[in-house]
Amino acid sequence: MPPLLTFARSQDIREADMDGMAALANTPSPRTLAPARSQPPRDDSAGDVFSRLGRSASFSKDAQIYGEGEPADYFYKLISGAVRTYKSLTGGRRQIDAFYRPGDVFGLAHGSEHTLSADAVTDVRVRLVRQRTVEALAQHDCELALQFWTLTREELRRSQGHLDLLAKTADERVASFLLEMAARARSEDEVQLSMSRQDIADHLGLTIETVSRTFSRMESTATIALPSSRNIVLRDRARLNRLNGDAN
Amino acid sequence: MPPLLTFARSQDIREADMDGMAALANTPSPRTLAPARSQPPRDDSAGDVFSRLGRSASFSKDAQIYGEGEPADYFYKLISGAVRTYKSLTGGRRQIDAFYRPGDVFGLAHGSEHTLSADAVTDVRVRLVRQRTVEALAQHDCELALQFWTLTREELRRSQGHLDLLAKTADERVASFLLEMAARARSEDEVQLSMSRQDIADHLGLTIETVSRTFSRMESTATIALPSSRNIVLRDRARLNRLNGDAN
DNA sequence: CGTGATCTTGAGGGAATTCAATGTCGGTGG
DNA sequence: CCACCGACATTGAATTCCCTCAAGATCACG
Repeated sequence: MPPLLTFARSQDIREADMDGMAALANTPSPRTLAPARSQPPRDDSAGDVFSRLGRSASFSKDAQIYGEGEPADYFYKLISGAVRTYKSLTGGRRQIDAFYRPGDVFGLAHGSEHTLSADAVTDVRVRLVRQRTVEALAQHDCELALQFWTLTREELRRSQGHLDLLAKTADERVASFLLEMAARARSEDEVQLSMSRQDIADHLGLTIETVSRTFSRMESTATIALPSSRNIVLRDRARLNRLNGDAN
Repeated sequence: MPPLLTFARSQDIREADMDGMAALANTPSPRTLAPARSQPPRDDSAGDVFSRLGRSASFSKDAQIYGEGEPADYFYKLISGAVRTYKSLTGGRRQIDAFYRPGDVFGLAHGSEHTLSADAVTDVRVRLVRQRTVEALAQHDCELALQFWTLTREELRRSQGHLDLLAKTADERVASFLLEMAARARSEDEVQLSMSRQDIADHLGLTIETVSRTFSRMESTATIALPSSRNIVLRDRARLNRLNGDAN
């Protein structure tokens, strides 16, 4: 069951303190057509904390943002790009817990030490605030405490959803993945994948070959279309939903 | 991959408002010998909320405490017995997210609707408080907000830990499970399982047969002993740790 | 256009599931 | 007390789904 990971990790991390704060902080670059799926209001005042007190940092593709076991000092809000959090397993295997998109906050689970690693799927810009700062402020700012509690609850729900996913068959996992990615994208049925097949495989607990084969099979049954390997069109949502568990 | 679930659900739920509050609220009945493993201080003042504002309820073995899709009104604190939370999948399959023991708080992930079901593994006593009450109080009681935030973070870490588990082989999963159960018990190397093989299987994403076979194999290699099917003795922690991922 | 990285496709094998019995334990009534 | 029963657990044999190994195909980039 163990997929291998073969990753070149470019280590150049550029940091830029206190630049372009409010301006970019919450602009997920509205793109093309299609009415946006109900997105939660990402612009709560927890975002404010990142703008007011945070600093910015940039990471280039495949650079590590933090690693397991390191002291966990910060909460992160993703401004642009994509991030994956994961745990390294024995034998070079890797379990990717989540992919994050602009507007998402990550690193919420961590106590004094990181239990996960995070790195940049693409070039990335984040804003970060010290956990201690937030915790200290939250002692007297209930609003803030509630916001972070809420963010953490959402993250917990997401994590639990992912658990169910790993109890499913390969087809079901891939279907779930596609539907989730589509739900997060603005475009109705077109999904732009920022991550590799290896990333997807490590997220779904499958091998790269199984993911690829499943995509191919779905294409041959007209469930999806694959204009290019990282561009997927959902052609038969009904079937995907059925696979996903909307009553079999 | 789909294990079937065959469960008789006795539906008699006895509720008892406002009885035996403080007395039982935080007494995990200290048992036998052996120095307790470092237990987190379960007696934080979030527990107070359950004592002060909550009410009690009892559920008999296999009774449902709440179900997916129902409105989520309460947070729960387990007083006695054991609880499992799970998601039902297609084909009668089930993914158990967690088992809870006395002192644990559960139901933290839920927003307006339950995303998981919970039911009683054994006869159970809980205290419950309205989510709305806690949320309302937390608006002006930062202490409280922080405590629930912290509880939620711990739950998130646990959930993420479970994710890794599901990426492992059957042997590794069972080893992880045993070590976790042992860590939560007071006794050093003796584990009393309150749940069935089916529960364990659904927790680990395996079938009942695979769990059973794995136990048997571990017994034959003197890794564990099985005085009875629900009573397991860890005889070779080193080996279990190795399986679990302490460097293979 | 070569060269490497990524993705796809094929063939074979292995780990866990499925199907099917058998074994064990706790309770209940003869 | 012991035979019987049902629920739960174990064990065995066959199958299946996914992984592993191994080639190709495609794409990006110099």
